[in-house]
Amino acid sequence: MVTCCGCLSWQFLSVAYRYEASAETLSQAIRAAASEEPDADGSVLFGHLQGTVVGLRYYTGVVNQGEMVGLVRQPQNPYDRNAVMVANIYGNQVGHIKRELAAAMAYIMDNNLAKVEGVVHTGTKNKFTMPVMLAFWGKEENRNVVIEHMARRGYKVNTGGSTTAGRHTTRCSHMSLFLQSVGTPLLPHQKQALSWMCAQENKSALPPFWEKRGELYYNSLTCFSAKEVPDRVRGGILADDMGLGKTLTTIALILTNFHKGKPLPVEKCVSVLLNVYFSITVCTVLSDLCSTIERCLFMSRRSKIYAVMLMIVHFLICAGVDSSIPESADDLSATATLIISPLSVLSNWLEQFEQHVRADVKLKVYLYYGSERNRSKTFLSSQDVVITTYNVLSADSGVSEHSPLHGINWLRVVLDEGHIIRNPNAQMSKAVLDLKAQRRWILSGTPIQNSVKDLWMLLAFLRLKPFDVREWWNRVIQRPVTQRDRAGLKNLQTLVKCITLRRTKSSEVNGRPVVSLPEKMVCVEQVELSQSEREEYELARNEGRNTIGRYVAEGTVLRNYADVLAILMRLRQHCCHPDLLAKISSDLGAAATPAQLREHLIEKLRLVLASGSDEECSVCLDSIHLPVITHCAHVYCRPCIAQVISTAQETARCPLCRSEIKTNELVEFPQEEMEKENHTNSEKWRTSSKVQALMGNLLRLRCEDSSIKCLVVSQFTRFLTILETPLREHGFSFVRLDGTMSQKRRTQVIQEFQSSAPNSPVIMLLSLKAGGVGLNLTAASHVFLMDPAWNPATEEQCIDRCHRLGQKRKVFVTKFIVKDSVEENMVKIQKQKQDLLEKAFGSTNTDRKASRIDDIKALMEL
DNA sequence: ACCGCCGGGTGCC
DNA sequence: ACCGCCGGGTGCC
Repeated sequence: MVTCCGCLSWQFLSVAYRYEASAETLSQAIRAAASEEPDADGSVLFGHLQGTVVGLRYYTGVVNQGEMVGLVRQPQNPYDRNAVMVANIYGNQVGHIKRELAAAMAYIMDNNLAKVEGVVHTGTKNKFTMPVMLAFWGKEENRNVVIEHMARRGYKVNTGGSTTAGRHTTRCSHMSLFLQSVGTPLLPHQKQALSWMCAQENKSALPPFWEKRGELYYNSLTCFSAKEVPDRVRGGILADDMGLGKTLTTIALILTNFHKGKPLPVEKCVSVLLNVYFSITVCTVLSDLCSTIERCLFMSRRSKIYAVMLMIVHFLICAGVDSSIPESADDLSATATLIISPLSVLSNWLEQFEQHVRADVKLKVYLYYGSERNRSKTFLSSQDVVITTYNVLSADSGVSEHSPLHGINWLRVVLDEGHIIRNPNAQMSKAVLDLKAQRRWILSGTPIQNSVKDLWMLLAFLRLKPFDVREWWNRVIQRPVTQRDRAGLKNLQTLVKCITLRRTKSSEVNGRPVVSLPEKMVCVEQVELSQSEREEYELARNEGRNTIGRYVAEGTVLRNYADVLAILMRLRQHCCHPDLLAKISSDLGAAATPAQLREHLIEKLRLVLASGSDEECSVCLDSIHLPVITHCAHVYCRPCIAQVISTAQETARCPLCRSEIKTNELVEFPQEEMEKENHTNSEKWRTSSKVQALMGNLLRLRCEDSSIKCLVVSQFTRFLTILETPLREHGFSFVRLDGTMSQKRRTQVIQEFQSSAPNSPVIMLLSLKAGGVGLNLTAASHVFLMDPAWNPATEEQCIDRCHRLGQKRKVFVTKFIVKDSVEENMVKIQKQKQDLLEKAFGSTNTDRKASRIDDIKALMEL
């Protein structure tokens, strides 16, 4: 049996045992455990039972007083198929649960009736057996089954009030924050982040909740102790807000913190100059130096001083490095940094390397992407930086036994937008966990998207012992937090603080804002419809009002809510341009045949998805993933509604309208439908009031200053198409960016638009949802939002694409709103929709889930 | 294990 | 004695 680590996880033992595996790795074991470990949410404590661990003399695993132990079923054990193995936190086997007790527990464990957890309070020095306090946790409905089952076999589960047996209080007194070793907060925020990152990589302090006690290292949360130093977490989470320069800071990190705190060796002439500048360093006031570095880093890229300054930066940082790091801990053979990023921001990395690394600094950056990518391990590991995407990584790891990226010992692995890997079962996440690296980083503006659960994957990636193993995470953090245990929240907070740096746009460093963005002016421009437009609008509105009125009278608003959205959609289109209105193929009335019904449902699904409402699934409250529509015309994520149906006792009911639902009646959007969005409108082009309002603004701006660039944003791509005609007519040079474009084309378009060349485009037609976060459109200083979005956050995100770091001008945002129209009411209707949802839910799940997330976010200053 | 249990040796006091 | 008792060997699952 071969392992890559000195210590085995107990999952590893169990996995290896069960499958007789020959070369399981620790991460594979963790992966297996992750997919098997049920969520700790909502578990209740049934009670305690004193048990016995036997066979101590056969194993090396030792336990401390009060230490948590893991209990693992070993159904393939040749001596007893009921065997329950006991292991300590490092996965070293301690012994077995006594046969008779194991026989009683096996049934409960195998049928998931309860999770059994052990803590050893006494007898840790015993030679042959030791007592273990077992705690039974599970769903309320299984409480009696479990207690009765144990009782039948002569084991009385103590359900009494005294819970001291299974719990223990947490000591955090010796927790020292790691930030203390890095000094100069005089520096601007990126420098601060760089210092922090270097410190995280070089530090010798113990991971959170570990302390040294005499000769041993002790974890105060799990009461585990070990002779060996626990692995340091060399890395962390840089959770700065978008636009604060996570990319740039990471590039600076790569350049400045190579081995032993020295910078990346880039050029010979640099090291010759080093000695000269060292003497300057010593006698220069730190703050002066820092501002010099600042200037060099961000402005003057002409001077050779830049590279030297990087050396000096490292010198400053090295001052904070603890000299007690054992030399052997550094694996000097690892030299390359691997950056994994979503495809949409790949180009941004390349640009930033181009822009922020001096041209005569020879940094070897390789883009590992495309079918022609160089898969040679020798080649890849000789690079300074390799950039790739999550998809390429996971494709590589799936297809070939010898994924090149997995065969390299990386100096550093950086996950850009790291929250992407929050699902531990996803191929991508698994591929990321399998990477070998000395240091690990996660860059993410939003490390917690939905719940504390999201954090586990990140901690597992960082290999934060012992929380990279799901059981310890669940027992010590997740369950206490979901059950609103104060100590649990405090532990989580401490944990996150130790490995995360987070600043928002409004954060301050030494009393000065982190970023000084130019001012932003937002104004609403009311648009009056022309008389004929108004007539058409009123006609559609009355029709819609009748329909909705009927639903209200019948009490079927929820049942028909796809129709309601469709009506609002049509009104919104009226407000923009009459030609936006798509011909509705049929009235959505009664359907005679199943085929017809299916057609109608697909039509409704199309309307809901096209309504730009960023529809959220009422089950997971997230945006809809793999949309399906029920026969009662409500849209959910397929996995969410499938779960609702499978967990229903008898007949499953729609969470929104309580109609009966069945799995085989869920309708998906047919693939071929996606393609046929090409309504080529051969009719003659005509204008609209909103078009006129926009053109008026654009023409005025061009007169004032022809260098001004504008973003013109709409949710309707066909509206963008309509706008192309008058733009061309008036001789504006423009580009267009929408969701249908290939990545290559997008990059090209953004580059063109960002260019300051005299004949570069001055207008970008942008579809609201295109690109997602991370787009940099700072060349624009004016934003025209042609139509209001359901979700104001989407609008904000869009505005932030130009109101962000690098913006030199004051930003003007104009929102066009048609007077006396649905647009004015959209925000209100959005709120009502939310109220309806809450009523349908009886305001239980929704409320609790939402407030819980808020709690955590507030506590963690997220 | 300073136990329990097993199985062989042994057999009044 | 087809028993009781003694004392040695032995010991997770």
